[in-house]
Order: sequence, then structure tokens, then C-alpha cells
Amino acid sequence: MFRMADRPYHHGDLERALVDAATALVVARGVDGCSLREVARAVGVSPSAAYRHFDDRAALLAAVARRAYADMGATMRAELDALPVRRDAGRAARERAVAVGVAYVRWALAEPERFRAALGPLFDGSPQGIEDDPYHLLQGAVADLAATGQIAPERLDGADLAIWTAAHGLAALLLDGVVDLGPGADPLDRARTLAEVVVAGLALPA
Amino acid sequence: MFRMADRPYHHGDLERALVDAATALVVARGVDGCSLREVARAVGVSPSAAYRHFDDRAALLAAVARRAYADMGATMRAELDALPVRRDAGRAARERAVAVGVAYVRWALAEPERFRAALGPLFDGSPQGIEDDPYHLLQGAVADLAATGQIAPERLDGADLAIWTAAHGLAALLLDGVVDLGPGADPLDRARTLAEVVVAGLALPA
DNA sequence: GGCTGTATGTGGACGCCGTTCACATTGCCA
DNA sequence: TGGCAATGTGAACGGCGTCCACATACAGCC
Repeated sequence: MFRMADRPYHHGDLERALVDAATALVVARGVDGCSLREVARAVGVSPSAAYRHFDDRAALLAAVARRAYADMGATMRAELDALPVRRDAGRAARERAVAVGVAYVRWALAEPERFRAALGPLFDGSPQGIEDDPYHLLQGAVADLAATGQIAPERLDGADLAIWTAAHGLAALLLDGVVDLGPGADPLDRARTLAEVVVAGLALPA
Repeated sequence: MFRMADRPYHHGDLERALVDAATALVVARGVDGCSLREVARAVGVSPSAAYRHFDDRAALLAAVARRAYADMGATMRAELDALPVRRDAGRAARERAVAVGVAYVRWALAEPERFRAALGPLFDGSPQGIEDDPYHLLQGAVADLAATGQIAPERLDGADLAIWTAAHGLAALLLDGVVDLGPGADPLDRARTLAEVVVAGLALPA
């Protein structure tokens, strides 16, 4: 059975199309500027059609966030995989831990609105089934740090938080315009410096 | 000239009343849940009356944010003033720097919605004329750190950012529910530990 | 004390929003 | 082939931010 060339009554994959359009709108105008009605309009469908696939606007945005979270993880993973191989396991672990922080900030700055959507106020639980979860990358890097003796024993607890908070804090402060690094300053250099400070601090006994 | 006891046509200090009501609503339902109309309703005034005092809803929220920012600074200041006096200037500086971070997180957790309003996405430039500016408190503490030789020379640049990002990142991640410390964990203990790691890291040569 | 201009508050309107509901259309499976 | 579940429509509701013409009150000047 074939269908009218221009506009079949049933869309085919409306759910995907809605998330695509919503993502585009979030990127263009931010989470608050992404209305369900405009998303539906962009897809060429009535607003109520969206409710066949999402409970409400929040659920649609959650789907946008989930995809963003996964993309962030994949991008970070690729960046980490490109790190040079080191013979010194300790040095490798330190560099990797720093690189995770840098990759975190890099993605946040490259995709500010999607970052906000994924790791901002509307976060509702770490998405399951994500291949490269940013948080797991963080955890893994810190585990390597610990395994190679780069962390003082009494600092092991919550060590992953240390890099995470620094990276997340820098990203958030930059995105929201709270800090201004001034002209000529590379935010990623700052991210690297901060991560290095944290990694250095972790190695020191309390 | 006296006025009708119940409802004078002119309010007297509507601007203040609006900010009060808006603050209460932000605390109760968050920034997004704070509508200009409901604020006006709470004050007992028509929605359009608010426009005599604020350009738009964003301006009203900015006033809420400004006050929150000032309150945060004052609270942090009081907390810092209560620190015990130390004879060792270096130790004093380190403790103070850590305390700034802890105070930052404490206020954020105590006033989550006001914190978001003041230091979240709708931040629009550090308010001027604030007596105890949280950022200046941070700066001052780091300056003490530097003055007492607690920071490696090559780490002086951006050292204030180091504590700030850690504190801000922890606060944001906790508030947004991205990290869950688990039962029995004191978030402020974590904040202290993180700040100590950062302060320790700053002291180390790169 | 009265007049007048300015500041302040009102009520109604506009268009957009999220959401719901009865109804229309389609694909699938027995 | 018939019927059912899935999917999409259109109209409606109340709430929102914002603007406008109009009403009211205050303050300064004669």
C-alpha cells in the first residue's frame, strides 16, 4: 500500500522527529524557549499529536536531555581515546583524569544549551543504557588514579566528585556568564589548570 | 491626609512588596514557577501595576536575584567572621579559603531556589554596591592565601576560580540532583574536603 | 485652597502557551 | 474482511506575559 506523496496521515517516526526538532529548538533558543507547540509546528503536526509519544513537555525535554547526555559521553570518549599512550601508568592516569575534566568542559562550551538540558535543573536521574556515560568515564579515570597510587588513601572517598565538581562548576559559571575570563583567555586552558590542581591535591595526604 | 483604612489606591512601596512576594514565590515554587501575575495577585494589585516598577518579568526576577546575592554574601561574611583566630597566618589563610567554599555551599543548600536565581542561567552581571559580595569574599581569601605564600607562583593565575568552581560545581550538582551523596553523608563535609583538596593542590608546583 | 502635571494602579485585550477531549484516520491482525 | 489499537486532528480551557486606554492620587505652583 502506498500513500499520498505529500503528507501521510501517520508520520512514521514522529517520536524521533519530535526529539530532533526539540533538540534544534533547544539549541537555537534554549530550554525555556523550546515550546511543545513550536516543536509540533516545526514537524508539521498538531500539538496534541505530541501527547501520543510524550506525557508532557517535560518528558519531551527529558528525551532531548537523554540524547544530549549520550552524545556528550560519546564525544568525551572519543577525545579520551585519542590520548597518547604512556609507559608510566601513573602519568597516564593523571593525564587521563585531567583530560576527562577538559573534555567535560569542552562539550559544555560547544553545546551550552544541550549541556544545560542534560545536566541542569531538569536532570531526572542518570539515563540508563548509555554506552559511554560521562559519569562513568569520570569514575573510571579516578579509579585508574587510585589503582596507580595517585590518590592519598584518606582522599579516596569522593575523589571522583573532586574532578567532577571542578569541571562542572567551571562549565556552569562560564555558560551562565557569572565568570568572564577576559579576552585572550582560553577556557579550556583554565579547565586543564583546574583539573591539574585537583589531581595534584588528591595526591597529597590531608 | 489620611486614607481609607483597607486599601489605598496607591500602595506606598509596591516595588519592595513585589520583590518580597516574588522572593517568596521563588522559594516556594522555583524561578519558573514564579509568575508575574501570581506575584501581583499575592500583593493584591493588578498585573499591569508591576510594569510601573519593572520592565518585565525578567527585571522582577533580577531584583529577586540581586537581593539573594547580597543575602548570600552577608551570610557568608558572618560565617567567616566567626572563624577562630590563628597565630599562624598561613594556616589562617588556608582555613579561611576552605571556609569560604563551605559557606558558599551551605548557603546554596539552605536557599536552593534563591541560589539558582542569583547564580544560575539568569545571572546578568554582578550586582553593584553589594557590601559583602560573595565573589569578593572568595577573592579576598585567595589573596590571603597568596600573600602568605600558600600558592605556587605558577598557580596564582586563576587561583580564585579553583575554589569557586569546586564550590559552585558541588552546589549545582547537588541542587539539580545530579549527584546523590547517599544517606548519612554530610554535603558540607564533602564541601570541606573538596576545598581542602583544592587548597592543597594550589600549594604544589605544577 | 484650587489647578495641573506626573506618578501610580486598573481593566480589558492580544497572542502564545500546555493540556485535554471528542473525533478522524490509518495500520495490523484475526 | 472486519474490527481494534495506534496515531493524528481541531477545538476548547485556563494561565501566562505584555500592552493600552483610562482612572486615581499625589505634589508643586499660583
